[in-house]
Amino acid sequence: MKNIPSLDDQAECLTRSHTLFRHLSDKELTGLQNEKLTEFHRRGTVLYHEGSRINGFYCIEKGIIKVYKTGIDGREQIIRFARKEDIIGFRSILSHELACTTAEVIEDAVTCYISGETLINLVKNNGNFSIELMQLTCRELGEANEYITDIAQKTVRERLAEILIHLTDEFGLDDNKILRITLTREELSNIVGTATESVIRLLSEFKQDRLIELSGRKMKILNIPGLMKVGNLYNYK
Amino acid sequence: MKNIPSLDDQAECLTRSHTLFRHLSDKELTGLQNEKLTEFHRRGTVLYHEGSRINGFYCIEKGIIKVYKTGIDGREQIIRFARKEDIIGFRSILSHELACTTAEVIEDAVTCYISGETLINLVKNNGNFSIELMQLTCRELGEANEYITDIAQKTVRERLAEILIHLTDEFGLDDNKILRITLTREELSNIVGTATESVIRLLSEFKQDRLIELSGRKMKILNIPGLMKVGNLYNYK
DNA sequence: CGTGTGATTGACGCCTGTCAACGTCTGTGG
DNA sequence: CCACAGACGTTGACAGGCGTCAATCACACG
Repeated sequence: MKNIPSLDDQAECLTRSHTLFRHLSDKELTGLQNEKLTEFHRRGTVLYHEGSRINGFYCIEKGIIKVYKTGIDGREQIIRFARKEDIIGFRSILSHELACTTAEVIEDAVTCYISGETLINLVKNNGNFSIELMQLTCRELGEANEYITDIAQKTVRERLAEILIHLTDEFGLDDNKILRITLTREELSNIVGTATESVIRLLSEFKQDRLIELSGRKMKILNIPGLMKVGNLYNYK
Repeated sequence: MKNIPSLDDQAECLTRSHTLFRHLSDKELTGLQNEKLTEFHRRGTVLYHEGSRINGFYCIEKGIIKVYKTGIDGREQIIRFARKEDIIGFRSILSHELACTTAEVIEDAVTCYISGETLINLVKNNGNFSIELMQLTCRELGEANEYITDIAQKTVRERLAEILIHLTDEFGLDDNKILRITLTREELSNIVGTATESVIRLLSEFKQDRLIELSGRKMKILNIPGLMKVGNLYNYK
């Protein structure tokens, strides 16, 4: 959790190559560079808890963060994952609300932290930055609406197939077609919104149907069009 | 659909009493007043369709609009309702995407239309407006996340009870405790994400349990705490 | 080697979606 | 004024998807 000096220099996230920051002036950019607090977080670390006050936002430099809400009986509902170049925590700052989600590291991560005050100043003073951030937020909102529709209308089987496709898109496959994100069965069930046992049963059905291959938590994606068919994703991308 | 001059003068939505516009300068405000196109829309009118390009946004002056996505088999999923002072359509403008929802009038409405260009100029040039709009968007995003969790984790029965509570909060009850929004059974099912028949059955169970009373589409809310209990809404408001 | 977490499998039953039939109400046209 | 169509609401029957509970296995770690 402590600030490691050498990390600050390596961190590349707050530069113009990042869409969000491309319209910043030199001054604004160096301001961010000087202010930023680069941290390394091990798997399992919680960046912030649902219900807590957040005073800044995180830009992910490396690793994977899962963002979830806690629902009935403490059951977690994963809302999204954040990875390189994604930013998290800004929502609560801008809406002046407490954090509505918990952010937990699931793959060792490096993040840059910037204060909320700085963010608000940027929004107020740099119109183009404002537009970029607004775009980001609006896209997220569009995705959330999409997700609502899917979850409300699709069966668990369809949703699971869809999630596998989304994960493939977002994190990609390695040379052996193995998904570049590792999730427990329980985490998968907390994305889909179902019981762990159901995920296990459906995954082995997918395996029987030669759509995927399993070896522990490693998942090999064999047949993307097949999965899309199961997930009812006809006009996707 | 045509512009009725007298309406323009009555319309009050683009004023400083509206939170979103409270930081506008006199000049910006009169600009909006001059530009705005006030329209009356009868029930059933569609303001814009999913997948179409939107060139401006609507501020609702009066009436109710349902905002929905079209999912599997053309089944509609209602995302939210917009009423007095709500604005719709700005998301697509800011994210430079096609409309991801359809907006349909379900109670005769009066709206003010403002071009997207004007909106973007305001965001770019007025930092405080920018912040207000960002807050709005971020709140919506927070609500969407909430909704995702509910829909993924709750049973249809719980969700229906919850929706009734939400509708009560948003639209209120008249002197006879009758909900101030009228929906068909099918529309209710399209919010909850279930079959029409299920809604009908659950509603009559709620009626038997003295939680509500029904007479056609009019719904009397008898026992709010009871509904909250059914909907698992312990720490709500 | 004991302990704990995660994965798997089976049994069981309820919630909920689907299909079908029928009732109700409203508006339209002859 | 009546017949009819069409949209909406209601009820019943039925099957199956999926959640829950319980037992067992696999694996990592101190």
